Amino acid sequence: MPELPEVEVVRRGLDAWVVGRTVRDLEVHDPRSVRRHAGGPADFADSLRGTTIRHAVRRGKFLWMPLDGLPEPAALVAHLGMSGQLLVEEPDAPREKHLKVRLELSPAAGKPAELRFVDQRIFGGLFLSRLRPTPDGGPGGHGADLPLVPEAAAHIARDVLDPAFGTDLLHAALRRRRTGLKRALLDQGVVSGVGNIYADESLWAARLHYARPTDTLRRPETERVAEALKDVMARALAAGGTSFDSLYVNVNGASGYFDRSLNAYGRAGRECPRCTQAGLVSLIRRDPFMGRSSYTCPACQRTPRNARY
DNA sequence: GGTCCGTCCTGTGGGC
DNA sequence: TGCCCACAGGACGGAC
Repeated sequence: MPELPEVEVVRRGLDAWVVGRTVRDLEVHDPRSVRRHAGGPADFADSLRGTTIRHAVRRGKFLWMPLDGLPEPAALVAHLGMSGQLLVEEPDAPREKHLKVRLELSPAAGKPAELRFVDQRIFGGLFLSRLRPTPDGGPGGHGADLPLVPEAAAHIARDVLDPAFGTDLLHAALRRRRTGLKRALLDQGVVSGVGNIYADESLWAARLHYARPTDTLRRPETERVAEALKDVMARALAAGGTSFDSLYVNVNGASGYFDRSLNAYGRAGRECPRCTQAGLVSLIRRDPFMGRSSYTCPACQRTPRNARY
């Protein structure tokens, strides 16, 4: 499932393979994958045809490619959702079962001629969005030093790999909220790029329970969360991301291997590695949470008083 | 205005 | 073998 490290791996692939190239033609195979484009599939195709991709930028889980050739500053925005993939391939490569959009790119030596958007569960999508200046004049996202952000992603907070992210920013954002800690971490307006997997892993590393009320957090506890988020994301990025199945791959179709390093997520019934190291026995438990699951160690992530779920 | 829930989707795996 | 159901979960609209 693409969270920040997986999206960053894809961004780097786009940077290497499609930046500088012109969209010669495109086909939308499933209009649901461009449903966030206000003008519909035909307008999406007409607008994109003939534009040139200038950069590959990411903030949190949002990816965008600023374009030349449009009447106003705009970008092709991509969100991978649960199962979206952006793949660079030759035109004669077999069409994927869930191929949704196909972009034919101008030729470039040694580079495949197509960029494909493949998405099994259709939670992701592509759309065009106007670019607007960032409120602080700083870079809109990672990958290009441009003070611009798509209107559709303007509400997204700075992400965990942003140099400005740290204890100060996170503590202020968490203390403003009156909710549970994991709910807040999953809110892309608090901090972006965190999904279910890395929320659980970071909370395990920080030894905090997901239902801890955010407005009772002490600064050293927030610091543990901030450091855990940065550490987990950096290690996952170095491993090429987390791939449980074929739903997440990089632009060349390769999987990441961070799933081998997970301590809590998906490990229900197995021993907590930290407790085991301390000579104790505690089994990771799975709780239903927000229509999904949370994985915690009941011994080193104690349920707080006044838990907020 | 802040918080929270339902909905969108398809494939997989378990139970019967 | 075949059917049904639970589960996976990011983002957004709408209810409260």
